[in-house]
Amino acid sequence: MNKTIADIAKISGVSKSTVSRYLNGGSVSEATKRKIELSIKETGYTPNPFAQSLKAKKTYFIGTIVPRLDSYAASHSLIGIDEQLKELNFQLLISNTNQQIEREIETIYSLASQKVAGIILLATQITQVHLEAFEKVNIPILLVGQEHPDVHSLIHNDLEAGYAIGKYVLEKGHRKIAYLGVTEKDVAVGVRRKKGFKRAIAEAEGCEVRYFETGFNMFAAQQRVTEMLEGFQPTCIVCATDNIALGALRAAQLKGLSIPKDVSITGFGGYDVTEIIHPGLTTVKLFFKEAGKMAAQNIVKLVNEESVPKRTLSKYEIIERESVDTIIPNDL
Amino acid sequence: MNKTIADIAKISGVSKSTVSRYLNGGSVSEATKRKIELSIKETGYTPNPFAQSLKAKKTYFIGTIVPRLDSYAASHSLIGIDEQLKELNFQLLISNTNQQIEREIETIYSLASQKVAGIILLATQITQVHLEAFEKVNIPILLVGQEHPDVHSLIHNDLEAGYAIGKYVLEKGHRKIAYLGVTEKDVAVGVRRKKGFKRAIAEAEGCEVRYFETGFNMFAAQQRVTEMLEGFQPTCIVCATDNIALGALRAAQLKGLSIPKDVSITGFGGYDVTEIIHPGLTTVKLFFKEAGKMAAQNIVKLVNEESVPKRTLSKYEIIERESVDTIIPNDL
DNA sequence: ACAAAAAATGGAACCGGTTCCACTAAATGA
DNA sequence: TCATTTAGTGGAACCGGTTCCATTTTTTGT
Repeated sequence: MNKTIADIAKISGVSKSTVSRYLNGGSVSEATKRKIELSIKETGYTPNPFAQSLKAKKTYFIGTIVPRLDSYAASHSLIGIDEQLKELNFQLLISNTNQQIEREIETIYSLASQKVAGIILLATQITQVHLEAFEKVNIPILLVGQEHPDVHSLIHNDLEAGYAIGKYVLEKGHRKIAYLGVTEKDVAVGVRRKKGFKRAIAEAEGCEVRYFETGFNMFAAQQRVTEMLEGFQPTCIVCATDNIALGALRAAQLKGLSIPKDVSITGFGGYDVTEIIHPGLTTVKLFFKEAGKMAAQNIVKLVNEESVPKRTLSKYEIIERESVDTIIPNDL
Repeated sequence: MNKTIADIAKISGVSKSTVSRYLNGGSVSEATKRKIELSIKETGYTPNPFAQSLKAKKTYFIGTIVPRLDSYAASHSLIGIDEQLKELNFQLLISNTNQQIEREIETIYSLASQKVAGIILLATQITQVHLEAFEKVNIPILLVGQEHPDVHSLIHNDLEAGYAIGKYVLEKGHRKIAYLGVTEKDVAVGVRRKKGFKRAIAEAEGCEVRYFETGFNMFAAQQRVTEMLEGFQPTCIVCATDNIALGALRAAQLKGLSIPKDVSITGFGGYDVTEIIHPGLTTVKLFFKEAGKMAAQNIVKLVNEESVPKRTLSKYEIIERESVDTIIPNDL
């Protein structure tokens, strides 16, 4: 059924090595070139990639480990990675861990045994076990979304972005603010965004800011905000992700509050749905697809043993919509 | 660096064939088993999958072609496929075509040349060129979401689901209805859902139903509904997808209409965001993840040359939320 | 205790490519 | 024109597994 290089050789009346040379740009006379070209067209021959990889001892697979597939961040990062890898003639291999951190480790080893050329890890947290795995597999690794001094990484500028959204709500006159964050195990989202925000707050005066923690899930966030509103009525709720903001929005609306009149809400991420809901959500847009492209470029460079900065930063942008109101200070 | 089966053989003091037999469950004495086991543990040896596939002339890759990665339907189908394939010891290879239909064809050939064992196609439309490609590559193919008499397929029960949502809004008393559909090139969404809906309408009396067409994008839908509302004020808008419904919702809200008091809206899909928005969207839930699992089972059966029904149906369920009001007929 | 059957093992070929090396034919230079 | 490059080509080994076959070792039955 499927032709091999030997078949092509026989049909063209030359040797295997000549066909191989033709395929890989070695020196072949015009006449033989034409003969080989013809037989390849006729038979629809394509080289067996396993035989190629076996000999070459390298592959053009880049494994990407994602905690989940059904998130805006993951899918858009993947889109960017995929697009760029195609351009660089690499093939993306996606592995979903379903948010189970043990499966992240398993997957690293399993990708290694599949001989991927490099691994991109859309990370949530980096543990000692991760570092061990990185060490053992001895394959280029790129972290996306988290960073660690021992590993190459590409991160969103969470610190600055957190600072920016803090500045933004302060400028809008808010002084009584609730910050809805996540676990500090997640350094990027849980620590750095909050740290940036706090830095902005520290530069203002007379602020009453309370910090709350919730999960990444919007229903959990809705629940958390409902509870919170019992004891604390901020003029603004700053959320560490868009999903949390969506939950907060629903909690406030169900409580009969009008957004942004009664309470302002901001998100973090820039998911499409933040634009379509009513009111539109003011949020910090992160450029996941672009980050994915950069990640792909970096991992390929690492595979090719070119130099890559230990840490690459991806940009952000504040998108102003309707969910934040301007507060007129009392003393005016 | 990376050990081969020959290394293990040497370390254990046996031949390659014995090690291979140990690995694949041939007859090996207890004593040699232990020796080999030990050397494998020591070296951390894993067989080279390329050498294996080369000899075996088959792989454990299942290629899945998706039109886009950033859709609820695609990602949840993929989650199901991935989960089930892992269980069956197959590896998922995802290919994103970015909604370009030519790239679908290219991808079929490219997956074939990568020697995948089977292909799952999350299809939007099946053209003659598709059928040609299926024919040529000579690999088991499974269509998901669309069907064609020549190919195995797994579809959502769009016809019945369309009928069900039609019945549902009729029971709620609606008689002046707008149906927001998509191109008929998409047989499942564009034709079958509408057909089912029409069948329900045909069974009722005194209906004024108008049919509109839009794209899959929520912004396009928003635009379309805004225009529509100029000339037609239905009591209910039935949308062929949740995204369209989201667009309709926003269009109506921006027009100052209250949902569901002034106009009811239904969706199709059961995306998570339909639950979190306000008002919650009444919609037909499709079980993408479960469908994905079934798809994985079916393609593996096809790969193993077991028999599979030409057409498998996935289920649906109407989720009642707040976006549909009950109309009290005038003559009461 | 010995023949026959069963289990265990090693050697060699093979999967489908790539690459090194040797050799021939053509091109170049003096 | 003859020696010397250079381009073009085929043969054989190799990548790391699996499998067939022949041979040796062990087990079984009598």
